[in-house]
This record gives sequence, C-alpha cells and structure tokens, in this order.
Amino acid sequence: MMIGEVAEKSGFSVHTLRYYEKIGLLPPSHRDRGGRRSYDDDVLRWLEFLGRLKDLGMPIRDRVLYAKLRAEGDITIESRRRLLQTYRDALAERVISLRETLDVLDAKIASYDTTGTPLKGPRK
Amino acid sequence: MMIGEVAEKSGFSVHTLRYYEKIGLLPPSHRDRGGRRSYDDDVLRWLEFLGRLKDLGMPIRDRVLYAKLRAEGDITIESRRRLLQTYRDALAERVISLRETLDVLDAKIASYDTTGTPLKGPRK
DNA sequence: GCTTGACCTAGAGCACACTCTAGCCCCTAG
DNA sequence: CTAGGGGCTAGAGTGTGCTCTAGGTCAAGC
Repeated sequence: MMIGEVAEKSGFSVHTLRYYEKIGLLPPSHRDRGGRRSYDDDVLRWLEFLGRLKDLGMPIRDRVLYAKLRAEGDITIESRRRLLQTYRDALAERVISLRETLDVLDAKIASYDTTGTPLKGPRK
Repeated sequence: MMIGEVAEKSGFSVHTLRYYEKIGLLPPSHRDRGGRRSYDDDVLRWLEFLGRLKDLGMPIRDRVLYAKLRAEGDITIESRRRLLQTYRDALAERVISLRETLDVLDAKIASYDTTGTPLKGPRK
C-alpha cells in the first residue's frame, strides 16, 4: 500500500501520516525502489488504535512515548500497561462527567422546549 | 466579588476570565469606583455551564455565539435550543465511542496483565 | 503617608497538532 | 516518449485557546 491508500483507509491525511512518522508515532516506513513509502495492513490497526488514544485525549507526546515503548519490544510491556492504565482511569472519570453533562443539556433543552424559557430558580 | 475570588471559585485563571470577557463569553463586568471588576454569584453558575460546554468539545466560537444569543434574551431561545441540541447529539455519540474505547483499553491492559504480551491474533 | 498586593489595559508570546508550500522525482498509461 | 498523478523533503504557516508581560493604578493596613 502506498501512503495515499493508507490515508484514505485510515482517515488521516497524507501530510499527517508523514508527520506521524517524523515524530515517531509510526515506525520508519519501508520504501520501494523509487523511495516511496510502502505499508502493510498492520499499519491500519495501529493507526486505529492511535486514533482512539488521540480521541480519549492522550496528548501527542504520550502517544509518541507509547509508540517508542512499543517499538522497544516486550521488555516495555509493564511501562505500557501503566501508561494505558493512567489514561484508562482518566477516561472512566471523563465518561462519567460527560454523561452528567448530557443530563444537564437534556434538562436545559427540555426547559427551553416546554416553557419557552429556562426554569425558574438557579440557572445552570 | 473581585476577579481573584471568581478565579479561585470557578477554576478559571484571572487571565482567562478577562480574556473571556474580551471575546464576549462573559458580559461586560460591573466596575467599582476604582475601575475593578465586580461580580455576583450568578457568574459562577454561568462559568460552570461554560466549562461543561468547553469540556464536551464545543469550540470557543460557538460558546461565544451561545453567550451572545443568551445576552439577547428570550427571543433567541429557539436558536439556543437548536445549538445545544446539536452538541447534545454529538456528545451522546461521543460518549458511546468513548465507552467503546474504554473497553478496548481494558482488553489491552488485561492482555498485558495475564499473558505478559498482547494477545496473538489481530493486534489492536 | 507609604508599602504591598490585587487589580487594570493592550498586546505579545506560546503549546499543540497539524497543514501547507516549494521545488523536486518517479512510474504508468496513452 | 511525454503528460499527469502521485510521491518525496525541508521547513514555513495556521488555528485554537489561552497565558504572560510591561507598565501602570488603586486601596487597605501598618
């Protein structure tokens, strides 16, 4: 697969993929004889996982750290587990907080719908 | 209340509060005779709600839009309801997706814990 | 009446995460 | 055998959302 196909399938732009390689989120690509990057399907699973880490709010430098640990092989598994655990716990709290926010929004929208004006009493 | 107290109670910095006023997220403050901003308790509820809008991913320009509509009074209630509804729906999907991510992380962490190495088969 | 700490403005600076440009090369189809 | 589409590099530029600086004012306690 060339980079354009990876971009299309992964949803990351070609520019972003090269940028990710430059900063170490993607391993140095294999090149064809023309010097062009050539990928196999694994990269799509890795990119999907990276997309999830990004989506849950892991900053790029920790994604890079995780990628580096991964590249170093099995001896780093414990570090990786700890890193993921930290973000997992933060995510669990975040999900709870967002569900609360969902309730707050629903209440506010309902108050707009039924009374045409926010409920009396403490405004949110 | 002066701005420092609002900062402390709301969790936004003094700089950020002045910035929020400048861009229209906060209404122009009342001033004491020394020219210093003076707030009443309402601002804390408003800031808490703004914090939620921020947290759910509403970009600042839409928060400003919402704030402007709010400042215009009841005639904008329908616009505000539509705006909130849009973000509510996006948030509902986001919560689902984040819960999925939570499962993915739990599975991965579990595989690190029990086998010392990611599960064989398709890697995530 | 002076020091100190919180406040003021305008505007510059910063971190993050891309995103794009310029100028180039290479492969394939017609 | 050439035109066009995609690829390449290094590095500059962008949008978002603050965050900080410089140079000042003001009020309350000692």
